Amino acid sequence: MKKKKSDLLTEVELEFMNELWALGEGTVRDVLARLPEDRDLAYTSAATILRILEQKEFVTSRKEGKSHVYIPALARDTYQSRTLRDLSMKLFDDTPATLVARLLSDDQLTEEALGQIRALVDRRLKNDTG
Amino acid sequence: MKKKKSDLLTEVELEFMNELWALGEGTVRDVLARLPEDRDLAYTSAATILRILEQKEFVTSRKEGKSHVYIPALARDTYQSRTLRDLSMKLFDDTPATLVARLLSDDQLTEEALGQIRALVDRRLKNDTG
DNA sequence: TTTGTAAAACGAAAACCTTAGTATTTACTC
DNA sequence: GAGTAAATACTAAGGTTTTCGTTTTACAAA
Repeated sequence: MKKKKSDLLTEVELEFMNELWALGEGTVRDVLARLPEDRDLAYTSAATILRILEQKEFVTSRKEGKSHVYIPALARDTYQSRTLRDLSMKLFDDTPATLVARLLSDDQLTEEALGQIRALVDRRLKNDTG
Repeated sequence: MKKKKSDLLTEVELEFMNELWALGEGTVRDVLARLPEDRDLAYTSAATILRILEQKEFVTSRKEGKSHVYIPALARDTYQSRTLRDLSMKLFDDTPATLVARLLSDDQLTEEALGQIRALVDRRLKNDTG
């Protein structure tokens, strides 16, 4: 029996996965290059993080020349869904509508975002019914 | 200059805050009593967690008899919003609509939930325009 | 006032996360 | 094949989280 700790990425792991998702795939150096200016991280630290991600099976890798190229092992969409399900469970009584309610009640929500959300819901309803 | 680590609760801290939010307020023993059967946690562990929550200013406390009564220092709603904003930033390109899109695309979303969400969006739109 | 009991305070161990230094390996060049 | 530059592997330090044992404190009962 495998003991799954949580299936969720840590802070830094997520930071790195975001870059890999944007890149499609990349080496340690590729990822490092995408991090913000003020994010001073040693090359070896970045390499460690990617190695850990591989251990946890969030990425795979292939050898190319002398470097490893890291490839996300799960799609961003998939991870987004997983995260939302987890959050919904732990903070929204497992009721997605409550989550949306809170999102909509946020003052900082723009008109634009609100319009987009409405369009999404409409489209989803249309697809279901016909 | 204060160094704010993250403003977000850890796993266990959230577990405890959820019980305090449900209770309104409570002692170590009150919270402990609400945890699931199979959650074996020593009294002292629970006390430590609440002490930490107080240190981090997620709760306040008053003395009552020989015990402390702990009270949430922020509303659940507030924390929900904060969490969603954080998640939106870190995993949804700061675009709440993307978050909703992912939520709606979840196979496990029930018809009921979908209906509720639509109603919420409708209501929010009505309130804005009329 | 002494004593017993329940709670709080303190301290610390174990696990995990983040970061990075050092050592080793790899592969290209001459 | 030897040298070199770059990459990986190994290891560990320092911080945070989770957990709990031991000691101290406070109230209450005899």
